[in-house]
Amino acid sequence: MGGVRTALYNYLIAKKNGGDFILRIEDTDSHRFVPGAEEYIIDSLRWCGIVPDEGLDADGRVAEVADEKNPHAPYRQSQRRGIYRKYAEQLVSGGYAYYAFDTAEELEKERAAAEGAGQTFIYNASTRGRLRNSLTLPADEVARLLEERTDWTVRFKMPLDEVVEMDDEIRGHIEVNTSTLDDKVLWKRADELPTYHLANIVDDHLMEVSDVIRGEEWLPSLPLHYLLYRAFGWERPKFAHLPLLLKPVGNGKLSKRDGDKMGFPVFPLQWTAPDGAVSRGYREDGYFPDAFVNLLAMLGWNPGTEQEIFSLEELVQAFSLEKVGKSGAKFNPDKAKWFNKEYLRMRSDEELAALFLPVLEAHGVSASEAYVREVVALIKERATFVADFWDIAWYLFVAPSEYVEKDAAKFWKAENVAMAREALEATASAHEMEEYIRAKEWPMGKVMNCIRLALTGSSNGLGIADIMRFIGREEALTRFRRAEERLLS
RNA sequence: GCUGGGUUCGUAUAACGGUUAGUACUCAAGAUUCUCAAUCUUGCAAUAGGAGUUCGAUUCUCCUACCCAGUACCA
Repeated sequence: MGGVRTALYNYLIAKKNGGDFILRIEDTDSHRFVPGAEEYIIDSLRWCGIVPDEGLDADGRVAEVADEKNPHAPYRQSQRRGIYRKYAEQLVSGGYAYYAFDTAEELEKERAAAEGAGQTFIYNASTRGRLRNSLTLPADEVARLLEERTDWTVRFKMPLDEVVEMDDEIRGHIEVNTSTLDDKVLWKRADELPTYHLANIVDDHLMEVSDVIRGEEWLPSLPLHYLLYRAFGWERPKFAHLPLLLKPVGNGKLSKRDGDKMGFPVFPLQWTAPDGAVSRGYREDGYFPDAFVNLLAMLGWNPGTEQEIFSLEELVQAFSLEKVGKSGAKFNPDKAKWFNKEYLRMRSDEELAALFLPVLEAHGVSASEAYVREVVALIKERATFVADFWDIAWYLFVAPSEYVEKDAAKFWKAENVAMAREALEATASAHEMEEYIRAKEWPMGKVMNCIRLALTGSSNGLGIADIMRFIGREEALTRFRRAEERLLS
């Protein structure tokens, strides 16, 4: 959900400003490759109607070859491997970065030692002078190590005691002293891949990205990114850091476990993890994509008016970063359902009937499209999801086979049954029947509920007139007689 | 711990120094009805705490508290 919302906000800003929304796959961590994840992202965006202007080829796959539509291909960072090394080296020769030869074990030892002393190890100006890198080692040894070893990295040389002044489109002015920051790894010799920080800045520059809108978890990295743009001498894009999506109860950010626990989806589409674990999706739960997009848009943003229902096109018009909040938004599953309910009401009877038809088939029921359309017209205001239709109106398609005991005990009494039978048999329509009951001054509630019990198996549900309009007088009589056989024996 | 960010009804949010602090969801009550929904009406419910600036602070400043994020050769 969080990822889709971020994509959505990016899309909206791009469209609002007449720009392009670029999809780029940031897969620079070779150890965290998840099969199917990339296809899942593309499918999810497509379902939401968030179509990238750039980054996908004609087949809807991540573009690998440059053409008119995708001038910056490839869009997978793992396939851009060759690009990054020279930029890393450019930083080294400019004095903005250096080669580091510390092994993972050595760094681990440093961290353990610092922790033992009640401190945190930080790789920056305070420690780099005594560590193994191209700033402390003689040039010839550096050259030798670069040649011999395959586990060195390029680290950013974080300036000492400098205040970086930044501007965030959502949070405004932010200042950070560089002495609190560390010398981040920018490039790894081991797999010849950059880390996020380098790849992101290089690609954003190469792809002419003007607006970076991402999650708040990136805010602590913003000073580094500012410094990288400065070191390269590149114009930097505008930055906006979105508030996080929080779990409905308690503290912390929304995780897939919250959804499982509280019974709502956290994924747009159903997702099967490599270990086989299945996470439910909004699509599979019966949400309409436009409802999903709408509810996501309202999580952290408001239009400044009291309008709550927005199509994607309306969002493009109304959206702005100034109206995005600064604090994390707790997700409210009830409100999510409300959105879907509103969207269900806006759907045409034809469309809803088409969605309901397969459900009926699954229940072994066949009905005409016209009949189903009328049923849907009657019941759609009572439903939140298409899946609710069957529970609401199944008895318009099949006769009840059992009766709710509690309701039968309350309404299936001899005197009620006698009145109900007479009313049913003596009249030709529900309207006539109602007048008949009224004329006789019988208790309307008792008689009607008695009939409803026979027609639906319970005393809850649609109005008798509506039910009889659909199933017809003959079927009503049949059901009533069957109830008499079963309940009075 | 350190650094950064955040804090208005239970939840999402409005009010960009002056309002009886509004709206939506949820919940409750009433109306309606043959029941249940739906619908309509009403109601419950908030500026984290403390200083300061000001004629006046939800709004500006500072302190405290709490929450979140980051603190990886992950993104």
